[in-house]
Amino acid sequence: MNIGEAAALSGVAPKNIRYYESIGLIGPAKRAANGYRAYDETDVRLLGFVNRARSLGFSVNDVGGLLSLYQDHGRASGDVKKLALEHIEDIDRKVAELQSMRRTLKDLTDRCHGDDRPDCPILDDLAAGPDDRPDTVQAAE
Amino acid sequence: MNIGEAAALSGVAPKNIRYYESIGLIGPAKRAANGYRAYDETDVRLLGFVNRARSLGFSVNDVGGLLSLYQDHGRASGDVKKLALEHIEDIDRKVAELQSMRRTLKDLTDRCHGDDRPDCPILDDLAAGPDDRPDTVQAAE
DNA sequence: CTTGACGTTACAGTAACTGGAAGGCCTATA
DNA sequence: TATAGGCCTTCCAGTTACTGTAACGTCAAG
Repeated sequence: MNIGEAAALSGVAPKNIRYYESIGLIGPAKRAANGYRAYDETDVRLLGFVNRARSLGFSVNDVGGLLSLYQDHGRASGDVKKLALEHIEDIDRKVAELQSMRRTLKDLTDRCHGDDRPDCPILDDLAAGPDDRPDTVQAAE
Repeated sequence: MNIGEAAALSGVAPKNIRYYESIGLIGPAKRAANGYRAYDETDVRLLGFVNRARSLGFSVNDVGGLLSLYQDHGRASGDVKKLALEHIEDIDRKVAELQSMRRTLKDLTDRCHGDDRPDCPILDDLAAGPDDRPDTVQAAE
């Protein structure tokens, strides 16, 4: 099958399939007589693997590691689990950071009346930094 | 003061100050006789503003918008609040996405014994997709 | 007078694509 | 048979927000 069909079946856009090939994440595709890339079900399965791993937030680099483990039938499941657990920790760090930003922004927007008047505690805080407003309620969680 | 001191006071690295200047986020700095960039307290305050906005996750583009509002004394606080609220929604979307990834990964790692044996439900799932394992428990929240 | 810290510019590289140009191939229809 | 369209090819540029490096100028201290 051509790249378009492989893309539709695997969920990876043609452009990205070529990109993954160009960076060596997946091997070079076989070619039909006309020079078009030719894929079979095995290739589609592999592309689907890449797609699912990427959508779980694994970096392209990580996916490379997962692919070698996937293709190595003697691999230890502990290696895979380790990668996945590290990735969970990454996610937890990102979530914590985002939630911290969110708390600050929520606090700021709650204190901003948000009408036509120019007074705006959001800008005031950004200009001065929270340290310059010691009267602010720093609610504990 | 030189760029190094302005950097230390504002929390923005010298390299990033030059970068922000190069993309026009901040205006070109005055120059001392020797060609060095020269900053005063007003500049430092502005850099600090940029720094705090960036650390709250506003894009450089957003910061540009906030800066114009900051420097426009007739602006409406509603404009600022709108930007901030949109940003909170962005954050909420990102957190939801990350938490969805985390749930899937946690489910996978819980089912992976993670020892020297090659069997690994993580790789199996990535290879086949969750749809091919209809016996999996899809816990409600 | 040299050393080291600091400053300057300019260019390349990062992650992971995305868009676009310019052209080749394939099939169907008028 | 001509042509229209849709898919395929390669290659290059742009995106975001920096970061690294090179090659150079300047300044203060010992």
